[in-house]
Amino acid sequence: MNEVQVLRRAPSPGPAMRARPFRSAADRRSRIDNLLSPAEQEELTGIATVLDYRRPGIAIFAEGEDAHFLFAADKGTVRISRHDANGNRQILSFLWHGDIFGLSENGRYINSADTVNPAIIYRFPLQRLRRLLAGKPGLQLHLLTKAVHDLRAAQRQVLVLGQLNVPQRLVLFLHDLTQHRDIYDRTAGRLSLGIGRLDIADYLGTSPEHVARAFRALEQQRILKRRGPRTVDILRPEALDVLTSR
Amino acid sequence: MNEVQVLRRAPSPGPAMRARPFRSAADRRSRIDNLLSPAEQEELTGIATVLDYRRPGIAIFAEGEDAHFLFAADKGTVRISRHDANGNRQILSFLWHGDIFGLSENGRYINSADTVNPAIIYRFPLQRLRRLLAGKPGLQLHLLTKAVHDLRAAQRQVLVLGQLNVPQRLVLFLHDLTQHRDIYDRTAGRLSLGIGRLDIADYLGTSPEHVARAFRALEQQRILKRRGPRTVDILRPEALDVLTSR
DNA sequence: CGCCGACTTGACACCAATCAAGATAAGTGG
DNA sequence: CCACTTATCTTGATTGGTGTCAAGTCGGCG
Repeated sequence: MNEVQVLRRAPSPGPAMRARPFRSAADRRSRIDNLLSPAEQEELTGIATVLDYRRPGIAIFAEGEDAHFLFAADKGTVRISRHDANGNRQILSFLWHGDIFGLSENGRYINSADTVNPAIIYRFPLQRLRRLLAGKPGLQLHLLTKAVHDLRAAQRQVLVLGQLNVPQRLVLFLHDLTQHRDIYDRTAGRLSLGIGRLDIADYLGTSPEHVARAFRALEQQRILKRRGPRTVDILRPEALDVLTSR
Repeated sequence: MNEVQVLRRAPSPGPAMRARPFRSAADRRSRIDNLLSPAEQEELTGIATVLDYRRPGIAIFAEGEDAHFLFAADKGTVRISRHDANGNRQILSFLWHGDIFGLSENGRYINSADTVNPAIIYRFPLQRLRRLLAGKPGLQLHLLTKAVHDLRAAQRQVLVLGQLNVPQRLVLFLHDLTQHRDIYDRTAGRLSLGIGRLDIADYLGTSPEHVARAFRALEQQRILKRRGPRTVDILRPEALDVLTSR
């Protein structure tokens, strides 16, 4: 019934939180643990609430809503999306463990966020966050860095959608996924997408049918083998690197 | 011969500069004069160099170069672009009077910038800018605001490229252009593009031929009339608003 | 006035969107 | 745990939109 459950409210951080404070895989994304010192993380967890989203497709916040919180993904996958006038959905990014989200402009969320699969999310009240930030100008610079990083990523997606055809877009998407240790077992070559065809389609600016076709094409080229709709074995990882542009 | 000419170097700002310090049209873009108080602008012009780019297609900086400057467009049009592995160009944005650019990450420019037509550009040394910023934490927040704004714009472009067909993209592009008083005479309905078909194509993620077709389609719908390749009369401005999404 | 580059238009081939149907996987309740 | 139900995924067929090549026209600049 209750689709979101508050696991912990932590003015005095519990031991489980301190035990696993956003440790992340080494990759190029801007993670909260890259941006903050251990002491700063401690301070942040002190004002955090832990939310447990049990089911996929649950809204975390919607574009245009008053922004009162900043979020960080811990477990599961979150999608950031925007809708056009016709109601068509464009997924702007997927977020995993350690990624922070909830960007606002003029006090309102710019985009929508909801769960792709069951997820655990940390929530930070913006007001208390601002009080923390005021004292430390360094933290503000970190947020600027994060915004610049996201900007760069968004511009990369513009390049992808403007220049590449669907199979090429899928190759780049799979390449990005293999950078996440959580979902890609490099030695076995097994990639656990955890994302449905419709979500992939809305991210790549195409249809689920065409995503399926693109998967088949890559399978015929012996680049991967589909084990299930959400599980593939990457047979030739180097084939995913060829297009790796900026 | 000399394609770029330094007009003024202004440790002591000349009268011409104080006379016209980034006065801008009222629109939704993030302009330097919106971000700064008059006193702050005065301070900035003190460290600025004014550059005169006489011809179109001149590089201001290129992606990957060491970033030593921040820029602001004064006259003319600047394009921000990125190239993929095959050398295909995607234009990310066009900039006009008052727009600031030169975003860097890890000390290097993320994108390339060059002139679309003859332009006058203000250049600010980052090092001295940083010294100015250090004293005023408010200015840093302004830059964050600017980055967030650009991020939002880039994400909008993702939506456009992912969801709309070419005629729809052109409609949205023309709508954006009509927001600039410099190039759009609202009473006469005359729009002076100042941008070639190839640049429009690389911005909309299509070919010059298809841009021409889209213009013809809009003309057949009596939405506009082509007076020349770079000049159109908007006959039904409200028709450009219909698609105005976020 | 003449040249050259930019723009426009048409024709064609290809890629992608959509509709429809069948196969597979996942979730649900007995 | 199994059977049923439902959603998701895959594949094929068809249609429409877009990229590309080629040729002709227009406009700007010397």
